[in-house]
Amino acid sequence: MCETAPVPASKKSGRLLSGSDGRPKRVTLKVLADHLGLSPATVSLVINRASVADSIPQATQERIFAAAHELNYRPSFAARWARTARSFTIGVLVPEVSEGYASLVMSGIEGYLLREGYFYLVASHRHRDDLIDEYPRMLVARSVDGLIALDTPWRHQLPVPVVTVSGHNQSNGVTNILLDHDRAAQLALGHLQQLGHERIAFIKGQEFSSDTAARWESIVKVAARLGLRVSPKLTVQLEGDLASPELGYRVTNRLLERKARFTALFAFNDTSAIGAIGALRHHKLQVPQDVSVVGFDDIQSAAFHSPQLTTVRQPLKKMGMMAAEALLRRIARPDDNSYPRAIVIEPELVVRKSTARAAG
Amino acid sequence: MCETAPVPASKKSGRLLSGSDGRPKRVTLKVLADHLGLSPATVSLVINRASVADSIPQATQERIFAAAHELNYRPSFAARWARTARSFTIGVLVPEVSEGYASLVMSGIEGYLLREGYFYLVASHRHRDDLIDEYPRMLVARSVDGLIALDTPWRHQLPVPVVTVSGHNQSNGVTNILLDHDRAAQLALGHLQQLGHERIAFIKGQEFSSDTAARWESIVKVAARLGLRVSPKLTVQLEGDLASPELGYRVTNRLLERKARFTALFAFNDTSAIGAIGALRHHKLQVPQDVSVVGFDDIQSAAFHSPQLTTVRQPLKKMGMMAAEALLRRIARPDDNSYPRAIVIEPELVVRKSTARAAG
DNA sequence: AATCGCTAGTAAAGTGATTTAGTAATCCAA
DNA sequence: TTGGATTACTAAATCACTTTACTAGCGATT
Repeated sequence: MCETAPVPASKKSGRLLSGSDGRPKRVTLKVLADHLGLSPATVSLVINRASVADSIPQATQERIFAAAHELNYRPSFAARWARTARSFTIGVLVPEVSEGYASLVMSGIEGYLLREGYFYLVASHRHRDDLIDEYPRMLVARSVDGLIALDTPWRHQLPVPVVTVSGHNQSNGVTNILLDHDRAAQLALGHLQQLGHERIAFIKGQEFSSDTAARWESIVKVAARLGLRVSPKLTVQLEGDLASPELGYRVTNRLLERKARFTALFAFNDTSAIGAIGALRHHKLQVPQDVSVVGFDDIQSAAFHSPQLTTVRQPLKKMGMMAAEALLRRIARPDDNSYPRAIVIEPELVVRKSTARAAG
Repeated sequence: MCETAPVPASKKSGRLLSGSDGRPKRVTLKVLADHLGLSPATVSLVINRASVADSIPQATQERIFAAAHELNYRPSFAARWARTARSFTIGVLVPEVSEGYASLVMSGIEGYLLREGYFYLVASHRHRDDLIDEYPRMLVARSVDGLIALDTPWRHQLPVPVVTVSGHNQSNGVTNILLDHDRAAQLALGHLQQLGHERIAFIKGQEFSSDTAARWESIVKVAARLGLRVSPKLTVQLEGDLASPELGYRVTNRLLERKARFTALFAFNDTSAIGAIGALRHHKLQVPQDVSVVGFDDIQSAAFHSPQLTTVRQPLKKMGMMAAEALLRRIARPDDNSYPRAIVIEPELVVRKSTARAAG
């Protein structure tokens, strides 16, 4: 018989079981305090390493930490927020959780956040105006400490710090992370000009994409400086909010139907560049022999497309990281009004196989 | 002069301003109740449409809703959780966010969740064992109502419902969403056999990927049934946790160095298939004339790669949706133990241009 | 002996909700 | 006229924690 056999430690203390159903019951601060014969206040102070707890002897502190560990005590974030209004959670607003742009930036955001003990909530608005209005409010209602918005027009005033990536706006209280579009245009157009291209076609971004206008202005400006023509006949614009090469395919077909000749194409992003190459090929045009194509972003598939895509690299992961860093810095000093309004990032030209010397 | 111009409505009533600093002050239940001359209890009951509130006259209810709207009242989630232990938030654990696979499933999860008023926290473990252990606990500490894990081995017992996608495990309390791998193997191998292929090479998934084992077993089983040889000399395995075609490129090079002849290649996923095509091309082998290649997943780039990729489609978005649906159903009935342990999804063969009749 | 300062804590008030139990007022039927 | 039911609410407890203010006890100093 085993009547005196000790109850296994794991059953006795690894978890407190609620009387009947055997489901694990939360170990709360009170439970822990009772277990220790101390008050919840003392335990809370020690666990949060409050300076008031300096006077509590090492021995007791160790006893508390040991018990917390033994009972597997996890403070309830919800309860903590109720008092402190700090949730260690931020909101991330994206157009959509796609393969390319958004997920790379998110990956950068995440890397930084998790290291700092933050988590993030995601919401994607699919360019719907009502959702762009509603989600930030809902996220604030969930007491996020701050917000990062990707490629989203911003017209809100929120009671928390906001960082936008490629936001292009002058709202109050917003830090903008953006690419140096002049430099980007210079890199791409300079490269094409060096290869002898003079008739260059352009795919503009969708109207709703917040980068579209700035990028286009830079292109027009830089083209003028370089003495290159930007012809409306050689310009098309993406339409539709699908994040698929299909969009680039469609507009390039439309471009080709116009019968205007061009030897190079500068696309709004890699995804549309890939679609464009499909359309060119469909019209029996070889890339890069007949037409050189330059993409934008440098998403993963760019390097492995065939031909490998020459593209203007946006350091998307880094931009995500910097967004997270800027946001946390602002959260840490809510009353410091000297935060940067804009952080500009340098693009980089990645020359691969989709561009070549202009024919004839 | 505009001295008498009315204050815009949004400034007057959209927000209560705290006396001095002008920053918006939260509208709490108490503020709202004071404004209405009612008790917080009444307002809370009406707003939550509790059945106790049936006795409260329509007129009052409307007055409450009108005021809530006018003052832009948003209940504090944090405070609500302290009482109810329901956060309307779930956790999503992924290997990494930047990948085609994860972002498609997440997109499906999100579509369903947001419609139901849930948000989700994301954490990516990058296959690190310590993080696979730690993140679920941290998410639970943040009082998520449930957890979805993608492509992650699961060994936990959590106090909340868990749904895994491609998890392959028998843990208690877990609902598995998984693909019918037998059918997938049948589709791919049947297709290749019909095209006259007999010597087929295989790229297995990484050791850590939870789909690897199940998929391989199915391939071996189905190949036997079809009378196809699965030769170790024609089998390679992905290594490294990079989600890039690079991995497929490397192992295919190694495969080609072995000098064993094959006319078709079945890759573990589209990403590695794209890398494999790069390697084949590098060895002057044409796809599909010399070697047919079949991918897996049908990520977006599959359709726009050149040649367009023949692949076994996993309906990833749908799998994400079903995961979310299954999870919310379990959250709604925490004591119902009859939830499904597994939900099997049918794959689909998408024939494009990377497969062709075997060369003589 | 009175005061001071230190130690090792604790009591209690918040945080913004939810929820149960209760109550005052009115109405209706026996 | 009394009792019960209904109506329209409210008081107060509760959730799990944080944080400020306070105290009891004790040795040391003046």
